[in-house]
Amino acid sequence: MTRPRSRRGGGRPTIADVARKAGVGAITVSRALREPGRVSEDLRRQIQAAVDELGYVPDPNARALASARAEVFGVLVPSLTNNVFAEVVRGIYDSLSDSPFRIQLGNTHYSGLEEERLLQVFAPQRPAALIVAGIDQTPLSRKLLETAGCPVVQVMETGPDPVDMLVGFSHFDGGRTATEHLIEMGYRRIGFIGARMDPRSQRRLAGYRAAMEAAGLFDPRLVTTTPLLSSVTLGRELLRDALAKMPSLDGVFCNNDDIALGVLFECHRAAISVPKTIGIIGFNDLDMMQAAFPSVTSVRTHRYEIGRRAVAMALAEIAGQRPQQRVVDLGFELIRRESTAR
Amino acid sequence: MTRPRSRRGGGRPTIADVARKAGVGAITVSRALREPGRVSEDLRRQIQAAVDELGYVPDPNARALASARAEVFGVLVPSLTNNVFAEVVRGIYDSLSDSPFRIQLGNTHYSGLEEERLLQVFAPQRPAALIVAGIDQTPLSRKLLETAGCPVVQVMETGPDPVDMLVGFSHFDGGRTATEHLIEMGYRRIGFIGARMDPRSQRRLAGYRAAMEAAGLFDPRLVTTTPLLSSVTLGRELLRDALAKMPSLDGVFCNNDDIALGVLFECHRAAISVPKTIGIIGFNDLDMMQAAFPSVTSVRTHRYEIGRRAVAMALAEIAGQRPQQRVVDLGFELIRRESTAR
DNA sequence: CTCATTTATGGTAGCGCTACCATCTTTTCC
DNA sequence: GGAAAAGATGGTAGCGCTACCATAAATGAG
Repeated sequence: MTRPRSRRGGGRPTIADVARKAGVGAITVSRALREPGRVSEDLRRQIQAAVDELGYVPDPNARALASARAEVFGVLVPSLTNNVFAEVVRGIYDSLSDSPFRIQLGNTHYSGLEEERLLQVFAPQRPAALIVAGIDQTPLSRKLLETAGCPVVQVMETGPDPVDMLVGFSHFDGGRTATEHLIEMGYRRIGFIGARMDPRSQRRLAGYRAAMEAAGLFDPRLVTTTPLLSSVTLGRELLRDALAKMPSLDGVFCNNDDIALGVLFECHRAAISVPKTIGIIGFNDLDMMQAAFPSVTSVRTHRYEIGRRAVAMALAEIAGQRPQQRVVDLGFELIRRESTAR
Repeated sequence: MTRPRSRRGGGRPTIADVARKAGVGAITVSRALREPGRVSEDLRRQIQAAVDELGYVPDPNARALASARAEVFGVLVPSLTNNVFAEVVRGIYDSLSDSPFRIQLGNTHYSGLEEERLLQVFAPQRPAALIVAGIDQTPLSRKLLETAGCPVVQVMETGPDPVDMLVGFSHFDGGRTATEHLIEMGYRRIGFIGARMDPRSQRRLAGYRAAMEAAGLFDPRLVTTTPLLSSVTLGRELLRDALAKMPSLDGVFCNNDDIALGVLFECHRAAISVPKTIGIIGFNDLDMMQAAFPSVTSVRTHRYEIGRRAVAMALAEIAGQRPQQRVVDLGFELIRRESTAR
């Protein structure tokens, strides 16, 4: 009378359909798909044929419910448009494209509160791994990460106390290296220009300050920042501000390459010679720094590789390979170009 | 003896725990959370108290399995680093951040095959809606979209035959408008420079060609393209190629702003005066076009708004509001700047 | 005041899959 | 050659939730 079967499902084949067609039990189909080694050659072939014929695709929701573990990587980044994070995310996607894992991407908008909210959304899904940008989680976020019951990789930075694993580099050292390069090239009144001073920017600024103080060159009026989101246009404005405060400025460490490009354009417009009158160094080494005229010195960071490594580490841990390196410092590379070649 | 309860789950509270604590049936809790209007004020308060006290969060996997519909928007874009799509994606994320919907983002790498593969991964999840870039799906992709059983929004372009809904603008018209602007400003030997000629780029090229032919100016040697991925560096190289083929070039319609920036830098380096000797127009109007020196004319497109509209249309359809506008042309805007002001 | 209709709540039965345990077969070892 | 160990397969019982239907209570109609 009643038709209890297929009451709701849209008629897609289920594991039971495959089992019936292949003449085996449902659980054997499940195993053949997930642990082929545990099913005999014969049955495996039979099952594969049934799968192909029916066009069977496992329902990830049912899978997640039954196994209490979703095949999902949760990824939290502060921005989707910032090229730096986009590269990390691309590395993550590329590394996972051949795996059964999906990606759940969250945009925290540089907000700790938003990060907490997103973690509370992600955690109930029981993700296979979590990848988060930065090491400055709020206490609640940290607790959520610690109790998530899955591998956690913090990316973009190094730090003393990872939740679980860590892939990144030292922003402090990056800032110091950039500043030391300007000093070495003979610049003296070197400004720092930055927008949206997130924790990583703060550490680059600290590196700048350390280098300047070590050389006896630091002056707080050399530092120009704004809470606004970074952009090329903003770089132009900030250089104007910096010059207004300190007309004798002869070098600029830009917190990122967008700002650096804006600074370069403002120099063009004001007929300030680069690198003669002002030296410019950026951060991240986006493609355009090499193409710019004059080409712009920058600190190259390995964003794509950070994404790849984070995934590799998480996958290793999922596979049960525990005794690996838990903190990876990918470093950075000073790329010397025309904009600082005095 | 045996403890059948909580055999696997990590001890997180379930809807049954909330129901017990609130002294109601599980189904009433479910209703109170999803359709508060159908539960009496009293019970609703009681249930909310129990939810808060236990810290209950519904399991999205169980929900998806039971209701045969996941609260997920599937989003397919050709690139994660291209600023244009990043903006669309940002619009989508921002529009959905206050809704219960999650986002499943896929990167097709401009490949129709990869798009098919991703749709086959997405479809079994029974997403609440699908948003895909472009209108040039393969027959299989189109069939997958049509049979997905959820609202589908194609974005970035307009076209005659949407799968379901459409938000975008005419790339042909954009290309024609850009080219006509150059002609109007007195340029005659106007080149087209483009990388990675995806279908949208092809249509912009077609618009360029139409404008040039209408003015009796078209010459195939004016067109320079490459299958490589677009970048600023590539823009420089392509201008060199274009000038080698056609030294009398006096204007360039760049297929996008990255290329335009590279062309501008190459002009600087080769001491070619912009806009006097060569006029430059880009496409998309990224922030840096306004900041560049000279500032670069571009065709502004409304990427963020496209993302927002796509979500709004999908949500309206999910809410059952059918008789809406199914095709939305958001147009574009010519932004005249110094690089074409001869 | 009775009967039909609406509203509020609950019980039952799955959604499609996998963990756990049982069973049966094959291999290994003394 | 027989017992023990290892390997292959299947049955059962949920995972946590919601669709469906049933029931009880409140409301409206005649």
